[in-house]
Amino acid sequence: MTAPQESRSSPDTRERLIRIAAELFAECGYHATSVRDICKAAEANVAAINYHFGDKLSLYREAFDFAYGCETFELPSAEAHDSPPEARLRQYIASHIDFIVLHGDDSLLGRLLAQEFRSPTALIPHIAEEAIRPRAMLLRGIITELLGEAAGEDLVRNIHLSIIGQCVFYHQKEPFLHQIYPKLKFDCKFAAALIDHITEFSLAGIVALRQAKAHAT
Amino acid sequence: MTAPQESRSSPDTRERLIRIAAELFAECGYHATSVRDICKAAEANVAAINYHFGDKLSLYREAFDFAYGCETFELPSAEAHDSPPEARLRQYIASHIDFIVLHGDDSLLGRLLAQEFRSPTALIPHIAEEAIRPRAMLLRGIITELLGEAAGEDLVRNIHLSIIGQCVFYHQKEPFLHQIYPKLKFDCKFAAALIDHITEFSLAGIVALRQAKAHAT
DNA sequence: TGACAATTCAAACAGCTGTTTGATACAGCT
DNA sequence: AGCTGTATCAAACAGCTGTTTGAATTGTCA
Repeated sequence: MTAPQESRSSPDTRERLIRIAAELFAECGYHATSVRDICKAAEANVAAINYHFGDKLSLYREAFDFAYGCETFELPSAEAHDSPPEARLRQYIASHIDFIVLHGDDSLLGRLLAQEFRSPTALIPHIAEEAIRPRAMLLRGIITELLGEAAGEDLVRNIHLSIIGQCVFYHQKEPFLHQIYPKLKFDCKFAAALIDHITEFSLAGIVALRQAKAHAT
Repeated sequence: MTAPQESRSSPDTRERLIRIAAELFAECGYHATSVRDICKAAEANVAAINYHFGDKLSLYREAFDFAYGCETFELPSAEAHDSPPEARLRQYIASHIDFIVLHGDDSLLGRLLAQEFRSPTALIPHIAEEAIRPRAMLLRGIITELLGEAAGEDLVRNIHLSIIGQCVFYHQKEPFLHQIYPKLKFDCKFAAALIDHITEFSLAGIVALRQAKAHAT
């Protein structure tokens, strides 16, 4: 009747619940996924979630950590650390767009993040700290390098958000994007073109703002 | 027992329901707002919504149209029609950002759109057609003008989405933005700086991509 | 084998959701 | 006055939500 110790519980049910919950949460979001849906899909009893995890939110946390552990939102690898900042910006944008486009199988975490982005849950601080901040700091570093002398807190932040804004916009493919551009197909070809576009567009913006600041001083 | 004719119903309750529903939907979203919440706030009976509107969704549609009728998401005015495209781009961006920042009293429609953006309802096609497409076409026109000879379907669309992406990102202030930049204050000063930034950043991107295309051919 | 703990299960819980019902009150009209 | 259609009301509806219960089952170890 007491709670099971972390690692010593049922070999099947607990893990099955986590995997399937992650999939359903990614598909429909936290609120729209009921514990009954999860349990039915996992062929488990309705009480299983409360027994193994305490409550629904704890299962959600566990499912998110599971997805995060599987994919790690591949940051641009260390081997590229000494390439020029332009190339690293491109890699950063590519990792973002690839992440969005590849949602056939693997981007479990990406879909979870997108759901969280739309309607945040109590898990937001946990997620932001673990999955978002490291990426934010990386991008800010690249921007700072590209700005050189012109780098200042406000300018770096504004550019950071301009680039992020362009990328995450495509997370919300469904609602408006497909209404305005119904023909858009999110395949690899489009992803490649999009990476090129956002990189060139943003680099031009950075160069222009760096020069504007240089002339101002 | 039959449905009341459109314009001949109770002078008070029906309109009160619409106004208060619009406010609550804008505050909490469609799904998170219950008919009981609305009726309690409007000091009406639970059955009032179904009596006056048929169902919850019809009330939502009515509330949206009410908000849309009040504000009309002020498109850059006609008097600016012959100003240079750079200035009109700036005005377009300004109308977007102002719209987001001014959410103390008046941006009822803005908050409704933001909610719809996060978790879309069955009303999405209605909203997209009525409130979004006209703006999209306006911005596309400006971009086409700025690109001149270089304008092509894909390029116009990519730039369109780059600009929109930068603007709507700030719609979702709450979730991640405040986690990464907790100190950000959305006041008029910030809005002015943001309008400058997005305009310059985007104009630089447009110029660069226009030249790139010109050199390619 | 017996005992004990971990797990599963059907059933029920309390609370919420949007909606319907049938009675009641209240106008305006003949 | 009586009639008629409109509007409001408390109550109940069926269905969903996350969670709890207590009994039944299983696996493990002495």
